[in-house]
Amino acid sequence: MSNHEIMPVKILIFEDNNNLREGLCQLLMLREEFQIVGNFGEARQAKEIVMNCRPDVVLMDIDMPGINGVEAVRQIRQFDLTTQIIMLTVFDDNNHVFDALMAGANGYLLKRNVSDRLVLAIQEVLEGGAPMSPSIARLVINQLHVEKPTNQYMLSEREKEILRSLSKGNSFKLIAADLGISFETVRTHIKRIYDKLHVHSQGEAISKALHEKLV
Amino acid sequence: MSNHEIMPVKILIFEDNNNLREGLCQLLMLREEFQIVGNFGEARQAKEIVMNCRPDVVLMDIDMPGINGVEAVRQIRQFDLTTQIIMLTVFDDNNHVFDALMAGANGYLLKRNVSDRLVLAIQEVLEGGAPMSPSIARLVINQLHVEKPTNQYMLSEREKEILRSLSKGNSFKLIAADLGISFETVRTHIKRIYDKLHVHSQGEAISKALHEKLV
DNA sequence: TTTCATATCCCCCTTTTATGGTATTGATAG
DNA sequence: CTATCAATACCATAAAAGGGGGATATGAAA
Repeated sequence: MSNHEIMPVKILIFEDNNNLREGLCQLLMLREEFQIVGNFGEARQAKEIVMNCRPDVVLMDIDMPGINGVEAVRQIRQFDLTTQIIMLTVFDDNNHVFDALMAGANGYLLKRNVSDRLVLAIQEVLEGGAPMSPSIARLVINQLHVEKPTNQYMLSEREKEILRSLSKGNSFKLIAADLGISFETVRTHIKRIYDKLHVHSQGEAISKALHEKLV
Repeated sequence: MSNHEIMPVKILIFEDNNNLREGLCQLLMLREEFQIVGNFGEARQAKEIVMNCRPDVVLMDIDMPGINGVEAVRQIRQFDLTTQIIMLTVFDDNNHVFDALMAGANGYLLKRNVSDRLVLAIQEVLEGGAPMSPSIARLVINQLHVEKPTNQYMLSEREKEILRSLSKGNSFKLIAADLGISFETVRTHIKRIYDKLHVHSQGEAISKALHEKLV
């Protein structure tokens, strides 16, 4: 970034707390590479404002009167996929984080971390990173800790193989051909699988297999 | 952390590059609150070493001769869920990151960020955070983004409702009863759904619905 | 107005699944 | 050696699902 004088980073702020908003402006204006192109106490016109200002980075509070920050992100993302959006919030609970990230936010900073990390975070989103307060990152990672295939139903390897094939949508006939065994054998396995899963139809079995990641 | 003299943070290092390993030790020993309880050039005995050293934080290189860092994490996690593990790596591709995080790593630092961020990262994992290089965080978030139900097959609302019910394992009969419509109507809807999804059986439909999150 | 998409219902016939059996083999645990 | 289990295979019957029709009603769009 050697040319910040001629191409400053344009920043747009939505934050309903006047003191914090002012503070953010002060903090960012200390940096000559940043240019604040707007600051607003509510997000009602977020879409239009972003269209007019064409910011590089949006700082978006989550909890605002009128429409909240997550909804604002959603609206912005309907027409703009490139502007980087960093959420600023006091919430570190699950729902707010995921709502925001799924709406299309690129970063998620807790307000208590703003003073240390905001400038760094802005640089990071511009480089394609996703700055997050570490406690937020932990939440996100926990979400990823997908349950490994449990075998609580004591399916044999062969049974799991058949359930896996069934769950791909294969018919008994096809499963038999795939595995090189007879149609009747497939049926016998299927019967035992249904017994073990406590189900009585293909649909229930597939649903259970996919939802509980049995295969 | 006012009592670091009496309770130093015990750190264990696995890193096959001798220079980097030495560098890490030097860097961390500058801090009196850190105590390096071991440093190893390979992870073959990782399990036993961790059991003996009882570290607070493990720094684990991914690419090592013998067993790699991800496998080492897996082994450690078999008996120890509380020790914080930070991966150190040059890789920022998808598979390595997810493999490591799913194996149970708590943080993921790129080696090019080590000098800036290692000390901070160690503090962060101890506080329950998940320090990640921002580009890693972006990868993780992108993984989360894929959740939106697509309607590329142009299913009507009623059709989606029926597919949703079918995907729970319900029979045609039950679906009809649930929705208060006739069995034949359910069949008509199902036929159209199969047409639109280009499938020919319940199994394929459910598989497609659940995998592509159509419902 | 006519067309189109959607939702509803019915019939006939075929194919696939579901449920209940029985039976043989090979491996393994006691 | 025997009991058990997993995997294999078959039969009969019943239930469910699939594929082809056709039909009516409604509201929105062309």
